Amino acid sequence: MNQTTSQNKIKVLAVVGPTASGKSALAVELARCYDGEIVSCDSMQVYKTMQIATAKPTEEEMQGIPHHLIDFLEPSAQFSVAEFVALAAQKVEEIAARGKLPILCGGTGLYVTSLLEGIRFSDAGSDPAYREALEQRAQREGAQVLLDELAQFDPASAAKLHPHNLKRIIRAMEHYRLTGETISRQNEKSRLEPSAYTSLRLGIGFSDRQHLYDRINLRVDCMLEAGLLEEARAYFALPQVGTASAAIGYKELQPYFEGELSLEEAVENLKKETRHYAKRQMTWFKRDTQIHWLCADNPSLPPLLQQAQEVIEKERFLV
RNA sequence: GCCUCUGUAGCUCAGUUGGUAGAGCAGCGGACUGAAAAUCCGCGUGUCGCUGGUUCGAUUCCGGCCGGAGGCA
Repeated sequence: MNQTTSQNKIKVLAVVGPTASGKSALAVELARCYDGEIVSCDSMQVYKTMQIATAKPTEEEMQGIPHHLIDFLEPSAQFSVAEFVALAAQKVEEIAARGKLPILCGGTGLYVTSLLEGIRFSDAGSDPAYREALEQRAQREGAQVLLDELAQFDPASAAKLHPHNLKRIIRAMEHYRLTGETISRQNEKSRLEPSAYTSLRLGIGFSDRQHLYDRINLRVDCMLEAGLLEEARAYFALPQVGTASAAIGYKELQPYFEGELSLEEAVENLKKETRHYAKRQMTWFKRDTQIHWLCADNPSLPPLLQQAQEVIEKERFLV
């Protein structure tokens, strides 16, 4: 048995990596091998109806393995890391209580990391009206004015924020207004308690990034064949209000629907945005020194699974 | 065949009244704690088509050649 410190911790396997790297398929295979259930860590697959654009696994792809935190929210609903972590932590506990192995799978780095590191979010929530007001002020007076104001009560945060990064400036101000405490202080507090999990993190990587980009381009073409245009039209028929509107897949197609771009141009943009996204994901995961990197240059599943199994054995993760 | 325009970064192009060049996009690197598929920051050496000439010095001026576009026959 391990040391007393890790004795009560839940073992969690995590499969991370950029979009289109093959996380879902690997996670399902691992779940079959080790009697696991999958908890998705994806900020967009949470939404119902957005099937093709988010590359949500199909029934067939799930192969009977239970998947959690997929396909349960209306596209108009707001969502956030804090809500994700609360829900996911509960799922992980339930799965472990059932005697199964919880397997996290997803490309939303912030979600995965926050969950695994046990980040404690405050219960203050958000204040949309105040955000809106600050946004309008920024438009009139400039973001620098807001940053200067933030510096008066939270100089630590203000020093770290670029004047163009309005979103973060607003969040820092919002947090102070809601709680009377600076967000820098909250960020310190959020890390005081150790994680409840012992995790083994598997990252899917490529020796040559072009391999990944090729897969992304190909996958977008497949999405179009699978009916992405129809799905996008249906999405735009609804009012767009929530977090879902940030999803890559619909907004890039909009200029085509409005006659501003040819389909070909819009699709090129969609591929490009997806590649950019993948790059940001890699930047995020690269920083996590706990990740064991697997190589997916060979696109077939067995070699990837084998690498994963080797890591699991070598680390004696499940013994 | 002749005339005109054109050839500069991976792509689209700017520019240098002669002192070896810079934008956008792509690409690359980075940040990230309640919108994260979001948001934000940083990075520009390239035989200035090739080859002769003029010049202290040519990507810039002149000649020839090669490629591209258009026009006249």
